[in-house]
Amino acid sequence: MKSDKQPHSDLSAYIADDIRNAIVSGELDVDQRLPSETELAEHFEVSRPTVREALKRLAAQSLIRTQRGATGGAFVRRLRFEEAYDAQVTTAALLLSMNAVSFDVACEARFALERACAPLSASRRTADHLATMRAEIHRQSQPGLSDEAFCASDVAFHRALVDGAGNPVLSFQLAGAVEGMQPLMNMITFTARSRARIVELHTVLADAVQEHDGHSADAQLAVLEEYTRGLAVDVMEQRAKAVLQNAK
Amino acid sequence: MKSDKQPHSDLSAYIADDIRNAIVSGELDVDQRLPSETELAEHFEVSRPTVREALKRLAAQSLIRTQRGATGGAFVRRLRFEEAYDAQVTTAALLLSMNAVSFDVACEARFALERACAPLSASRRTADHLATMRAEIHRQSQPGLSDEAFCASDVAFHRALVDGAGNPVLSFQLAGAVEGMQPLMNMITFTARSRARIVELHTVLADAVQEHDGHSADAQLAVLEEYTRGLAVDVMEQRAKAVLQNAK
DNA sequence: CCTTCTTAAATGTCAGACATATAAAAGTTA
DNA sequence: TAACTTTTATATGTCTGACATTTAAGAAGG
Repeated sequence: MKSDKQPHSDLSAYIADDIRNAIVSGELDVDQRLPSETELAEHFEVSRPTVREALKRLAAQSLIRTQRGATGGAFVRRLRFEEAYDAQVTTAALLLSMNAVSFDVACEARFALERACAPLSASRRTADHLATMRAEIHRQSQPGLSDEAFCASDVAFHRALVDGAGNPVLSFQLAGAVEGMQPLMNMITFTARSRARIVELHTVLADAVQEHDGHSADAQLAVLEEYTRGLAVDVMEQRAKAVLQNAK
Repeated sequence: MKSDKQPHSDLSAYIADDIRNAIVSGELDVDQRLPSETELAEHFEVSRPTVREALKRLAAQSLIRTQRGATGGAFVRRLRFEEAYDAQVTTAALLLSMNAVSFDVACEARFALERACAPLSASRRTADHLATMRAEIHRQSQPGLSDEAFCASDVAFHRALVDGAGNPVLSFQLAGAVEGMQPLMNMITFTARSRARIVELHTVLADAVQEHDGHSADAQLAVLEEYTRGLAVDVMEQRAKAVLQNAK
């Protein structure tokens, strides 16, 4: 942490950057306590509110946690995979919704990455992962399910598949690709026939994973990708028709 | 944006959550202006500094930007892929460094994901991507290169490969897996012989991409993964030996 | 020795003020 | 009228000082 001269605007951003660098570079260890707000204010020659704004920035990135009381203060926080999941999913969803990413592009990325996990998952999945997949398949075949609930179950199914690889780094990366895409998937309306088809594909996929057949699992995902894209195309066409109808 | 009752601590976190939900749910559109700090303070029945802390949290997550002056204020920000890259890389690097992830696990995830991109890149890469890969290979064969510079070039090479797939979602996801792993890669010391081997593998990989041979590219990445893991094992053994030596 | 009270240190919150940037409105001049 | 200048209003950026609240550690008392 050093206090160089800087442009006299957005002091809190500058200070946050400075402390962030110290954390990322390892200059500050996990659970290490930062100086108190008053001390930081003196060090950076700013007021306490400005320091606080900087600290809130870091807190928003899960880089620090704060504790009140006598021995309190701001501490470098150990970033855990579970917490990073959420941020990952939110970021991915926002990226997709704010950047006019086509369904095809998102779908391609998602299935490409998921297929990378499939062989690993097929060889390492526990009984637990398989049970989760079966349970979600069962849920998906229930008749009264809303489209959103069907999508959520779909995500849970695929997440179990990914988690089956037993690699937390993979699971983390895939969180964005699979769960972040859910809002896009929610635009699809699933007919009884398409649901039946998806359940069928999921079942074959689960069978492949059960038999530790990575190659087959990969192939099934390819089929599922194609089918999903087809569904999206249908939705788009129907929507285009509706627009034409309204224009008359 | 609604102001329910909440536990009377960390007001700024609560307010930030509230506004974040409004943005993520699409209730607030891109480039839409938020109420002024004073208005938000009145709405949430808190003071302006508290509102500001909340806004700084959102700014740290690139959800808003602020503008000074008469028509200024806080505006919902369009999250772009390029900006999300950085956060992704930082997060991934922190996750790896703070969670005792083994080199093997990180390496497996990275190459699994990269291999998912290889076929797409082989079929779609532009001349530009290929030229970047060749240029980085050339740099890697320069004798005076430091280990860090060699690693950086390695990352640039692989990034060009990933970008060749022409899918921004894939590139974004891979940023974490490839670039976020750089600190781990930097721990490896590259001998002249291992550098020569890597350059050789990179060359064959580039050849495969040039010939639009996705299958061969995938296979080369598998070879590269195995070789990289071997290098890491060597480093670990040498380090273990050094520790033993010091213990005597 | 255990319990209770006090105290100090830290974050959380507030109020009011001033500084500064910026665009629009008002005024001025050729 | 048109172009330039000045004023003004509104917003964020920052500072000062204060009080509230939480918490652990020390002091006091049984």
